[in-house]
Amino acid sequence: MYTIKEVAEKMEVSEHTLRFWAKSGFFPFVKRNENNIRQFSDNDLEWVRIVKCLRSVGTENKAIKKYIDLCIKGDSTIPERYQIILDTKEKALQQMEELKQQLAVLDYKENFYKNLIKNNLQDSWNPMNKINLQDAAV
Amino acid sequence: MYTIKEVAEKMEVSEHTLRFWAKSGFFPFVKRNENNIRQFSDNDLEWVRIVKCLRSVGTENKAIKKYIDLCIKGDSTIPERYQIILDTKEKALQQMEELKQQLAVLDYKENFYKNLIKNNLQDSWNPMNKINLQDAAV
DNA sequence: CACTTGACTGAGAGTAACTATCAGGTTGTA
DNA sequence: TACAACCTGATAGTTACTCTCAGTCAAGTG
Repeated sequence: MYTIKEVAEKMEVSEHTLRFWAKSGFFPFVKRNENNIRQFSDNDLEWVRIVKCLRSVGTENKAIKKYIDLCIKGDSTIPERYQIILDTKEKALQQMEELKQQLAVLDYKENFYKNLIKNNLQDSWNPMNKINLQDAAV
Repeated sequence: MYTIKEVAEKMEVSEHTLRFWAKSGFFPFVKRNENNIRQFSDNDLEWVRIVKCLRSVGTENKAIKKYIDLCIKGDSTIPERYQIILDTKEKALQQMEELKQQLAVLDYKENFYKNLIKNNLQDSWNPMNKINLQDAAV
């Protein structure tokens, strides 16, 4: 059993966000002790894990709530939940592609600047060294 | 030369967002025609491209503005800009790692549900088929 | 010439998902 | 008795849009 602080550390989510998510109904099975303190079980951590996963792939909280509600509803919703996971995976793969593309842009820029710097150092004695430097290049 | 609409289509950024970015000072060199209509040059598209890139990697608009201002300032800021690109790349690579991890979670879930579905179908005649189904599994 | 289209402007409200701050309350331990 | 760690509710702030209204201007078409 874990306190909210321990969960925050373990799962790398702020306490604040965990409470926010709890309030949003994302952790319906977290028990409280006699002092009303949340006691996360290992199974509850799984819920945190999947919520964190869905969020980090950009799933809206509304949609997460729907998924959570399907989980609560029980086994009859398994095919639907399976489909959500597949769709989410698809989305994540697209994000991967997008990220790769943007990394290519950054690689290009890196080289661009690298060359500018190299030429500038080599030719700094040369009044013509500005010849390759576009003015106001991004 | 491109109108804002053409840029929006070409770069897959909404017109609204382009105007928002323009207002934020991200495209300082876009010319206007005699009717005050923005005319994006190919070089301006480069600015759109880098802004889009930085944004999609989570760079804040404030930080983007700083980068843009460095560009405007001219060649003396090249090393600083180079460093920003390197840092941004680092950030993007971290995001890549995070995404990979979350994809692993999703893969796990996919298999989890796949098995549930398979077993459920196979054993649906069997009153014991619930034995492997945790109640309220995420 | 009216009309539509596409561009522009500014102001202002709405949105998501936190994030932070305040204020106040309980409990267990040093 | 002070403190740390948990709780609550309310409220405000943040970011980066996103949307809506309201009004202007210029070019092209029937």
